[in-house]
Amino acid sequence: EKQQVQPQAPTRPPILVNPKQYQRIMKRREMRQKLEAEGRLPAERQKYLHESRHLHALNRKRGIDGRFDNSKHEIEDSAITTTIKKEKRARRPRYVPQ
Amino acid sequence: ERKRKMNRIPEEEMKTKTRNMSVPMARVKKIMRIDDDVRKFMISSDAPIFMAQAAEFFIEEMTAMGWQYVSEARRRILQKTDIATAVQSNDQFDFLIDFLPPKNEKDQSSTS
Amino acid sequence: MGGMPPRREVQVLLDQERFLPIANVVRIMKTQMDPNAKLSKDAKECVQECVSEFISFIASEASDICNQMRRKTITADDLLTALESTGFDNFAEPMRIFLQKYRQAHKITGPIHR
DNA sequence: AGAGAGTGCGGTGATTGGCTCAGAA
DNA sequence: TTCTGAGCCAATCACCGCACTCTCT
Repeated sequence: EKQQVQPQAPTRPPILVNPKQYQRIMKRREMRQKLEAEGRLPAERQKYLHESRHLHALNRKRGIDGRFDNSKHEIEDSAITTTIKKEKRARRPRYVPQ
Repeated sequence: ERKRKMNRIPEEEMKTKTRNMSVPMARVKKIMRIDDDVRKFMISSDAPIFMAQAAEFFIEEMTAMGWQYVSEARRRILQKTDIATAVQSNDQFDFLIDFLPPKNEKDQSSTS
Repeated sequence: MGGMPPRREVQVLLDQERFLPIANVVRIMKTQMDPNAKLSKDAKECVQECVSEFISFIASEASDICNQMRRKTITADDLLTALESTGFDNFAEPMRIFLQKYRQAHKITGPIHR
């Protein structure tokens, strides 16, 4: 009733799969191997998707707690004000398990 | 259950379903067209909508099945192992065989 | 200066081409969980990859159905048939209702713009 | 005629990392 | 107990949806 599928790693025993899916599984495997042979499949995941968004995240204003800043934009005033702001933002009450 | 969920959707919402889809149809279509066999055909305009909805159901199904193991173990974090266990427990997910680590639970009894 | 720049590796698939946006996937996943529960990065990415294979898997089956019917366009009905023939019977029923409602909403009245 | 691929144009939500402690181990 | 790793915040910009033209049957 169930169909045997050879696993991709040849050292493991065959696996029994849903017979309704067997043919499609093999065809998809074939397709993926073809893609891999063409070098179209990346080996690993990217650290981030877009360079511009990565840089944007790095340049954004952050609170002391590491979050992206909540306050409106602050003027760059060098003379009169030291950093009065940037106090630790009140954390939202976290879920406390019983 | 899911059937009921579909019947509850008002017709007015169905007209605007396109923009209300929880996954972008353009992306769904792109993914479909990665497969060369699929690329040989044209894709009708209702196919991506259909597929986007099916994909949403699929995500819900996988997650719900994985969640029960989290719930039973009284954990708070859904992990990959929970998804893997769920996938192994239902032969609908057999097609994912190459995408999950072979979860070695006890012995795999073999029958021909 | 010469010839064209030897083909860049612009032919390799980027993650944003082969996967659905992770935030969308996570949003859907959280609907099936306790609101206070958490989600490991591994689980997110795993489901993200699995749903992409699901899409390709069903689409591939549908393309075969289409080929047998000597038709040139993959329709939602082909996808529905593909769901049934690959054992997703529980998906097929609600999806048929979805399709019916969608088509009915688009036939009776003209486009509703906003 | 009708249906889908291709293109371009706004409008917008997904992407994104440092700090903290929830919680897996 | 130890100490890894997930949630939290929201501004930019890549991409989604839509309108349009062109091709094909």
